[in-house]
Amino acid sequence: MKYTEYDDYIEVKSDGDFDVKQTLECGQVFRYKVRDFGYTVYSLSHKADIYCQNGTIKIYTKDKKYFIKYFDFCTNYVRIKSRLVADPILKDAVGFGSGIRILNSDPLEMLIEFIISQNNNIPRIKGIVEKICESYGDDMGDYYAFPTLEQLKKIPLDFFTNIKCGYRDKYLYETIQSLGDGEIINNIMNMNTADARKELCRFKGIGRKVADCILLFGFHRTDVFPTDTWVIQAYNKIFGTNENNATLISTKFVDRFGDLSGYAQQYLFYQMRENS
DNA sequence: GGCCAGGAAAAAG
DNA sequence: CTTTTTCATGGC
Repeated sequence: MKYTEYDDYIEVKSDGDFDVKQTLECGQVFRYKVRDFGYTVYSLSHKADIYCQNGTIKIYTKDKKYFIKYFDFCTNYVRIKSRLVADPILKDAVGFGSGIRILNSDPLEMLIEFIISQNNNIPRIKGIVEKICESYGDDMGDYYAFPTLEQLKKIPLDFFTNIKCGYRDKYLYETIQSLGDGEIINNIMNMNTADARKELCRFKGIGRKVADCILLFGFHRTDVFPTDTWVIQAYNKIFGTNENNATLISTKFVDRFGDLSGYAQQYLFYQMRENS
């Protein structure tokens, strides 16, 4: 794909390696809206309106640099896909989700949102995140930013209870209060993936699966394979097994795909979900 | 009414 | 150490 920066938008010509619907609706982001012209996506305090019409994509935003990084335009997905498509168990999935890109979302935002995601459904997750932004994020005019760490730390437990977070209310409150001044997240950036996962799992409400989602989507670690119910289904379908140990399945997939695990996971996950 | 939703914590075996 | 149960909430 190639992109050109204009005054107030970025024009993208995809080589089949950027599909906005696939990228936003494959479960890696919760703050976006479907529009008649395409999509609006929010990340931290930034916003982009994405116009999609027959192959050409225009991204209108005040933060072009931010979204060029956000949409991972500097990574060559044609090369990644050519390596993954050679694996017979991924051939169909790569073809099906060939326009998926893994976003560079903010680590703190992902940490909060994926705690909310556990045993929950996407419409509810989106609603809860929106309420948090409306009440504690900066007013950006026609939308609200995701709260900063300072703002998050001011949220009382009652708020999470009242917006119907369910039993996750305590996880959110306790984890936010234990985040310090952000030095923990900065330290995680410099750790190897195994240590980073251990550190994330020390927070209340973060287990292996949520940690791997945060690592992949927030820290862009592609040597993880988040394994949820959909991935378990995909695994058993591929190998004709009846395995239900998520950790075992995750480990096997990482052994198979190595540094491309995160990409492989997104292709498999998206295909499994869309075709069920 | 039971089941499920991108699971994790706590209890039990 | 491994397996099972519990945990809010809402949509179906």
